[in-house]
Amino acid sequence: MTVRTRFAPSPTGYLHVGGARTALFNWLFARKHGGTFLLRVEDTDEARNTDAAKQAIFDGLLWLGLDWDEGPDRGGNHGPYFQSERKPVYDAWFDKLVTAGRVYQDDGAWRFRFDRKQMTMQDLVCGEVIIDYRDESNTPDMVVKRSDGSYVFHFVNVVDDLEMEITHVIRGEDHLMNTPKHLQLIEALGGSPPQYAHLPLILNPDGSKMSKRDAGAAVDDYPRQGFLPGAVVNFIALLGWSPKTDQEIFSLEELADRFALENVNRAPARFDFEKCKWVNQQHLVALSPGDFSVAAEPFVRAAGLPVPDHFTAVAAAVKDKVRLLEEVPTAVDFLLHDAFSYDEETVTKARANPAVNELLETLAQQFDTLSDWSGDGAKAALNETAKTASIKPGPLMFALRVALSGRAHGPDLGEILNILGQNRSTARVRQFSKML
RNA sequence: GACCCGUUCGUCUAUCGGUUAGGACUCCAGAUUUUCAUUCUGGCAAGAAGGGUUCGACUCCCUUACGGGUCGCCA
Repeated sequence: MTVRTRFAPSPTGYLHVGGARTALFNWLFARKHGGTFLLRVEDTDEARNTDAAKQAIFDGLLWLGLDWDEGPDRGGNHGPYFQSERKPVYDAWFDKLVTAGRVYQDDGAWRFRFDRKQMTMQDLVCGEVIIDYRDESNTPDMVVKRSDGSYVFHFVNVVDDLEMEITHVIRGEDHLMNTPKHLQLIEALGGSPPQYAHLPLILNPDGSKMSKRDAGAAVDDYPRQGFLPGAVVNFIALLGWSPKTDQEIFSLEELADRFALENVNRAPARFDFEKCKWVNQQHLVALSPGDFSVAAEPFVRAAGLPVPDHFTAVAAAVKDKVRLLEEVPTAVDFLLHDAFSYDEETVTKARANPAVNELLETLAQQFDTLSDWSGDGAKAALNETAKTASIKPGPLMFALRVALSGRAHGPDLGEILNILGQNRSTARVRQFSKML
């Protein structure tokens, strides 16, 4: 049996991290077992569907790297993949229910008559779950076809899973109580049920339900802030699933390799944005300087900063220091143009030592005389200058950093000197000397 | 309210009947460093409560509490 999983979003809003994780687990499970992952759009609610939402979901999945084997823009033998285009299919299956005498009319709508018995299901995550359908007050017969002739979610969802030969339904825990309904429908339709796995939901840091406007909820916010798709996927995979090792940083391929539904937790997990950023940092560190540069460039351009030929070197100087790509522009602006600003507090701190202040012009002159400029050479000149004046090189180093960057922290001083070059470095030292 | 799922450091988790209950994020301290950061080392911090079962329970059972989910002609 070939594994076939699906992600079936309804295009009524943006892709939510919860939905993204559901899609991810379906994708991972399919990849792990050499199966097929398909995307089906449940657009039966015409009033709430929008093209923008549909596009946002596609874009979000693609950005995360969760490509589908069958579905919109990709085709397949089980289409169409938009429920709005499948009316004839549903009509045919609905007739089976009528023929079998399992539906009856009520106010113009058609209700499905449940078999009044105890329902037992084997959930791949929750284990055995028993729900008693003998109690009619708790489980009233459900509407499957509305009075306007359209079909409700439960019906189309089940029919499509049958038609598309879905073997494993991996979905949010909010569907757990729907499962016996689906099982009954499948039974009445004469189909064989897929295996189910219900994922616990993702909660806010305070334990409340995560909704659209909560931080971290919308997937399209992540690329804007400078998260790498691999990092987001890595982080949400660890929310409710454990690889059973101490390793925390994984590529999509590694995740697919290790994924197992048995290792999905039963308890809902809270979303920790701090850790999500840490994971992103780990992925940024793992990038090559070239790849990091390519990823960072759009953020620098968006900030209105110039992008020179040697931008890769500039980006590399801060690669291991940022957690989000959106931090890059402010981290490198002094390396890209002369119009950067000096941090007042830091300047005051740098001015504290008069002996150092007096040496700045001397240092500039030393820089002038260097015939073969390099960060190391410049540092050596600084050490010489300090030694001659009988002061420690440390404070002078700090003053130099402030003169060059306007702030107290940043990349290695040698790297800064290399990137800035002799003329710019010397000019900044001189300018800073005059500021004092 | 009824029904279902759950409950290990603040958070994500490992351990699945016998462990000093392990790792990671955060936080704190120390080291390194030209300052900050990074990095490294160390530290703080947990089995919801009460009953069983057992030689022995975080691990199994029951009860309570708490959290989440579901009870639509939404999906």
